[in-house]
Amino acid sequence: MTATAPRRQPTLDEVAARAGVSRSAASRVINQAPHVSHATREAVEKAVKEMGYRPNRTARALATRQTGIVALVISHDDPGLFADPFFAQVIVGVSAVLEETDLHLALCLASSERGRARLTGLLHARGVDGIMLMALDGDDPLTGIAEETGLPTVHGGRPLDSEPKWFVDSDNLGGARLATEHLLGLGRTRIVTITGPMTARVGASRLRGYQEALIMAGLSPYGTVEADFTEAGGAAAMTTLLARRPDLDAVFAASDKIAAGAIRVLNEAGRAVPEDVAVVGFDDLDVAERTDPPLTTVHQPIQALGREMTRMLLALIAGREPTALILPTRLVRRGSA
Amino acid sequence: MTATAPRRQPTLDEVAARAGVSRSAASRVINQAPHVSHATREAVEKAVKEMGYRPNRTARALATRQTGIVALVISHDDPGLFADPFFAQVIVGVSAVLEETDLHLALCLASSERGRARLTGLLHARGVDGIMLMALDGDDPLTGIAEETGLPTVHGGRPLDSEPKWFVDSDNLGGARLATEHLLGLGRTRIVTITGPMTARVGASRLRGYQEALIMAGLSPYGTVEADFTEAGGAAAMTTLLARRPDLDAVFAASDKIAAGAIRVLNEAGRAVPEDVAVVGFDDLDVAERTDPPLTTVHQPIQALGREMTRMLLALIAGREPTALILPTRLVRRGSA
DNA sequence: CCACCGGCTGGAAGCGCTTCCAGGAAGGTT
DNA sequence: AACCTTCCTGGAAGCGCTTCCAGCCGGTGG
Repeated sequence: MTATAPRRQPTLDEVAARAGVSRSAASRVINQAPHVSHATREAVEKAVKEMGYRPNRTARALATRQTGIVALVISHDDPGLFADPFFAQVIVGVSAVLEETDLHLALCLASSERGRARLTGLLHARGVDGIMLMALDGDDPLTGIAEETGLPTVHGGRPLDSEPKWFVDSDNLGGARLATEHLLGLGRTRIVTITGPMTARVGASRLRGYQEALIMAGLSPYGTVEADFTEAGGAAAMTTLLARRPDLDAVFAASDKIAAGAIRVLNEAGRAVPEDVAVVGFDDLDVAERTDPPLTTVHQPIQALGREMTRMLLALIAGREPTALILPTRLVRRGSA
Repeated sequence: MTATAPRRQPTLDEVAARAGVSRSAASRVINQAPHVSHATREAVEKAVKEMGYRPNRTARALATRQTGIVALVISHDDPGLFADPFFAQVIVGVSAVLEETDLHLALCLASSERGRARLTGLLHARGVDGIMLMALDGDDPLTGIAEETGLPTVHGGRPLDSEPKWFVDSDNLGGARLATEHLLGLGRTRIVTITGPMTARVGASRLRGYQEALIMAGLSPYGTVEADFTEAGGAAAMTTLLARRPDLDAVFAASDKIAAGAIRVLNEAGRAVPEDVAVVGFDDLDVAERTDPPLTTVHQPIQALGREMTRMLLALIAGREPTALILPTRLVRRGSA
């Protein structure tokens, strides 16, 4: 422990005094504002360096009405859901962009009512400059809360029933079509699907892509069962489908986890994957490489989603008018189809 | 769009005016401070409700010198590392505790030098009230940076060479011992280990636990190879060990991912798990349930780690003196040992 | 030589809140 | 009745920064 420890952070006044100029002059130097003579600049910069001055974030925020913080709000009922690697990827993308700026990230997981109220407080109390919202359920109250604040807001994914002005979404429909077309290209005709929850847009879109591809090919859906986006859900749904359509020859699973569950059930039922039944998943998470056989799936650019959301928010904050974005998905071929 | 939109948030002055009291009286009501008459309280509360008043966070922060934000700092070189489900679990734990308070979470992923500078700015500029630091590498510069700020700081895990005053850590040593003892209990005697990087305490502790258990049993380490905490690393290390000690009969892997890689290699080499070679992992992440056979592993209470770190930080901020914590680990038996 | 212009400057007024303090109004004690 | 508590009150001084503005300066063009 050196003796320098307990010293308070110097203030702008102190810096100005030391540099022998007024506080406003010092402020101008700090903020790279014009109308500063060379001599003044030098003096202030010297003082800043010597005193180890750092502008106090809070004071600046109060004066400028800008906090320098953006919120990433992840709304969900199940607190455990956040453990899904999907969000980690989003955050990596978000951070990568923020790292280039002076903004910081507030991460808000609002599940309980209590949490939601707390969040509302943060947003309304002008605690952040902008909001990135990932509202998973169709009718999430957070959508409205965010809107009320009047703060720049961008959505990751879209609500079920509305189209926000600013959003970034993956091309779920196109991806599902891609997957289904791939199965069709393999000569499969009895293609079933295990969908995600229909209460979320992502579930509905992926189902729709599947349906469209079949219709375009002159076929019709051979079996559809809804599941949640879990392995267990996928397994249960697969069991149902197998009972209902014993002769199915392909399945499009709306997520990798669902696919993993489905493959397990297929293996246990003695159906060879991909020979008897071809399987395609969606997301391209780590789990896709660990199924047996490895999963052919639709890759969704999750980090890019985070990055683009952040860029869009920055644009909004800067007063520009960005345009909503749909990110392309692509098929990744592995062993299961 | 209703016509009410562009209205500015009301200020405390306006509320006070409407309630017919002074600003200080209004402030007292808002903050539940004593010395407020019943009448005053009622009047202010009525005005607050009618005007939809929310105290401005920034202004309050400036006056109280408390931001209401705590930072979770995750230091790492590889930006992708954050995708590890470990951190998601920590965050879930942290959030769960914060949800009960009025604090918010700033998530700081500092990888690049640029990012580190930006973070230093946030911390020194009094942008947060406290720091939770997960410094993964032994000599992380962030440890020093955090210390300089003088802010309450708690560590998740411990640096390689120092013992911070306040930390929460898993009982890595005890867990490793547990795992090794389990293998010994199975009658295995030619037990090798695949360690994590020795630049991190967690790697060193788990190795030490393995060694201690063997020594206690009158045996000595049968083979030790270092790997990073990845599946590929585990696979490579297993290959090396198999070449060096063809007759090994058990492996203690310092993480589940390492174990997954090792099991894959063992399967490919025609060694039956657990008959020929028993395998125990560490962490108990999702992947442990998806290996073949499912992985016997040491459970580490990750969410609890997040929770306890947060509680500890809250205590520090409140001026109390908490005590460092080591969280127990326990063996989860599945198929691999 | 004078009016004028442009770049710098410091003073002062905020940003919206907390908190210290002196003072006033009741209520209780000898 | 005089005094002392006790409780509540509003005024005022901050918290540390930005930004508007009036004023000063030397220099240019007429």
